[in-house]
Amino acid sequence: MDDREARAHRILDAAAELIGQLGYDKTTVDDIATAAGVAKGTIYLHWRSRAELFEALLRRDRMGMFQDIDERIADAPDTLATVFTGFAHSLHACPLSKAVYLRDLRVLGKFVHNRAPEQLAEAMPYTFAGYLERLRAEQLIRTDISLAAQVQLIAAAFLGALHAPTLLPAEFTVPEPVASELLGESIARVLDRGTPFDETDRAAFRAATIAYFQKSTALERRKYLRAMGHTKESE
Amino acid sequence: MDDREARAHRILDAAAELIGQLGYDKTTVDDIATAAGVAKGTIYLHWRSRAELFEALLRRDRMGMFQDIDERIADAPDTLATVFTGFAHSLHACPLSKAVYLRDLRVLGKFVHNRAPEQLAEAMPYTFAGYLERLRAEQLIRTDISLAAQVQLIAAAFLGALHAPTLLPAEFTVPEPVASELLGESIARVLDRGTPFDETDRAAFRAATIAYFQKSTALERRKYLRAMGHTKESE
DNA sequence: GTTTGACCAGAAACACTGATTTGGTCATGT
DNA sequence: ACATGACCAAATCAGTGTTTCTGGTCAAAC
Repeated sequence: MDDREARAHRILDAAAELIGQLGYDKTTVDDIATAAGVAKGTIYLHWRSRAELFEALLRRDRMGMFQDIDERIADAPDTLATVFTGFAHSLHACPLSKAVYLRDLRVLGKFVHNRAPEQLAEAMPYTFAGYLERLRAEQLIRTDISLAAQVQLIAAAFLGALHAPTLLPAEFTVPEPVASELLGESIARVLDRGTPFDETDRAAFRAATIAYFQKSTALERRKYLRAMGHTKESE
Repeated sequence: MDDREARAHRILDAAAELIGQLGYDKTTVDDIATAAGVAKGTIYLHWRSRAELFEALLRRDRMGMFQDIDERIADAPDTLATVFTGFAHSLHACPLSKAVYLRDLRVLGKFVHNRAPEQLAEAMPYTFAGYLERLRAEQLIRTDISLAAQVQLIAAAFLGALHAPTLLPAEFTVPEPVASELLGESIARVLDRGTPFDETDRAAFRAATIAYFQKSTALERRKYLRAMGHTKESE
């Protein structure tokens, strides 16, 4: 990572901090420049506009989430609960990706007019559906309900888990990391085919899971690089 | 039901229709009066203010939801899936209660400044927790996770299921009534203790379930009557 | 060659005014 | 006794003008 790239990350770190606190609408380019210790003109050496900076930030956050998942499950992605618990932990650790998933307008603000949230997370249900399809084909999860139903159940489980802390009384709100473990284990139960994995199953599951996450991480990395890489002279 | 009470219901029916379409903020007392076929002053014979009318509407909707659940499960509340599927169907059929649960400001609008949504659904997690506690005490559901965790999981499952249709691509959105059946069956899986119910279990489960829902319906009925019953001269 | 921050056009926010709408009241009509 | 809708105070809205702020640019400084 050279100095220019390091500086870009410092700028994005500053932007993440400010936007995390104030939201996109209330965060100015000058605020970000000041917090990053650069002049405002420097920001425009990296991105063409404020909206492009924010998009790069969201892409970085999301790529980071998938890299985090890759690391969490690298050793032992051999049960549904392990994988989905890891996924929940990683999403929890990436608040901007969480805000995109929840369409949280306090964070996203007017940016949704530049880039719709579903465009930022556009591949999520499709590549994920492919992963479930493979698990179904290999009889690793139940197949007595439709693929669409399974995608909805899992997406809804994440939505509900992310919304719950703001809508439930504190005494019924389980803190992290327990909440992610609960979510992971619940999804495992919902997908369970009814018989435990044997060694062959575990190997097949591991292969499918690693393939899915590596593919997703690569996809997100390409989008991130696209958001970071262009310069004004390439116009 | 005498004529005065029947007129009150016609007014609330009109209010439900308008607020369902336009939300609380965009619905005037005159709109409601016109739709109900009465003069504006007539509205104030029943409720002291526009906000009180709306509260009565929400209470009626919620009491109706619990009555609907009572009817759905009256015959055979003998499995977790049956009960939670019925609950999901009933909630789906009561859009105002759904809006309260989701804190949907498109519907609730400025009314949240009169009465916070958690005050309208205040007993939900508490009486529901009591129900789960009884099921746990009688070993009808798993007890290897905490009561708080179970309340959160179920509340989150409903939240996610209600949010999912607006955030997922249509091809991954399962329509009603299948979505409620999926939700009910998923909650059953998440609570499952691992061994099927025998006849004694079914009887115990039925007793606990009927007790919970009858208690809840009675509680909601009292709140509804309180919202409907007072007049100006009782001040 | 790269960074900077003064600069500017346009956007946003604000204050004010007059017009319109609405919640709630109550004298009148039935 | 009950229902009504004209009425009024208050709230809301629309429009205008002014002030302030900000995104983006680029000549000057380093």
